[in-house]
Amino acid sequence: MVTKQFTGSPEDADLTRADSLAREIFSDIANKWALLITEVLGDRTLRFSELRDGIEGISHKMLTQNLRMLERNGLVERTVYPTVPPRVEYTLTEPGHALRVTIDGLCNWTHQHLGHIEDSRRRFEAN
Amino acid sequence: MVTKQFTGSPEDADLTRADSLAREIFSDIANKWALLITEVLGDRTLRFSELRDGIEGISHKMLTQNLRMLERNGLVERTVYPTVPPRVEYTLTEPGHALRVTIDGLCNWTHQHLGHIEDSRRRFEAN
DNA sequence: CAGTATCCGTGATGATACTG
DNA sequence: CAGTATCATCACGGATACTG
Repeated sequence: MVTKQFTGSPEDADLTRADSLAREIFSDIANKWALLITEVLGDRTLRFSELRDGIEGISHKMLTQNLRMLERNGLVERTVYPTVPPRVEYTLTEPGHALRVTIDGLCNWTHQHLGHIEDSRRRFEAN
Repeated sequence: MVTKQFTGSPEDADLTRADSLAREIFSDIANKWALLITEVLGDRTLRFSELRDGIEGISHKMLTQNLRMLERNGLVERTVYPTVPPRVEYTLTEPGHALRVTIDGLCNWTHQHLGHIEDSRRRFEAN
């Protein structure tokens, strides 16, 4: 688990190592830009500029940064066509697709609970 | 969708309104502390201090802040017992539980792909 | 077009102290 | 114990300019 606790057992050296890795990955992935990029990619193959246009509000820098991170973690495959001007395409790998499925769940959850959340916010503001 | 595009159709006024709300909620939820708090709560009822101890690395302030946000969005219910010293308990609401299910998916994904990711990172570092 | 580098403001975060 | 408030810092993120 990402939330595993320290137990003091002999295997803890490995357990905590795997856990800190899991936490690190979790921290990488659990940010809105990474999740949105993965979601927008879906099963398409998109160019850098298409991604930028497809994700409202993302800056050039954030897109580059997150794409590198996703590539480093093996969620996104980057293909460079040595033409001029250059053409670079991004697509999800198998692990990337698997992740996307869970993100779909998150998106669905959001839409299913829009009403609940709006209501709750109103009640909360009203103290 | 959280990633819905503007289409120019007549219902867009509402569509974009719902979308911006969805994006806002998505941005609230899609951060590691909110996700970790939700995951750690699970189906337990925990006190503030228990949550703090259960989530490694979270600061007092971040915990308070995220708990308020989760409460505002109706994912967490906060119960205050007017004793002295005060006792405050947190538990997931129904929408909170639904969200947690998808987060479980994220955690499972992380653990299933630990190996893949480590390998990918090594390959990436090696250029 | 895609990417890197740089500058720079500001918002997130942690530490600390204080209250009920 | 739980929570708020304040302050200082620093990394995040945006804008811009430059390169291949």
